[in-house]
Amino acid sequence: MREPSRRILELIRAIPRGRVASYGQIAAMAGLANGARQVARLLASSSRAHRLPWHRVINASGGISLAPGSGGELQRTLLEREGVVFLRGRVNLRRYAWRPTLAG
DNA sequence: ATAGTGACTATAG
DNA sequence: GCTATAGCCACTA
Repeated sequence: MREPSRRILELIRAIPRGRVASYGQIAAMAGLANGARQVARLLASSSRAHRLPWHRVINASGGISLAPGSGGELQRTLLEREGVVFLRGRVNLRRYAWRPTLAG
């Protein structure tokens, strides 16, 4: 596994409960300027193996990109279980986006 | 090497 | 705010 991938996994592991981060945000924090798809790819290939809070990673619009039949419904359920509220299929990023520099 | 694909995203209309 | 388009990058055939 390459270095950027490890950074990505660490970052995802660092997302607090009840918070979300976008694919692009994780990529940028890991040092990848245009690595959103890479983040998604990594999750698709190794979310199961790494005991990761994969459900806290959503798209830049605040919605779930994962297909409903492939775990998308589970993702929403897991987030709602943490207190994240969905409105018209999206979450309010202003409210739930993970800001590492600020407190939890 | 080339082309197709996807858990993305920024931009334009 | 929604749809269409064009970049993007790793992976696969």
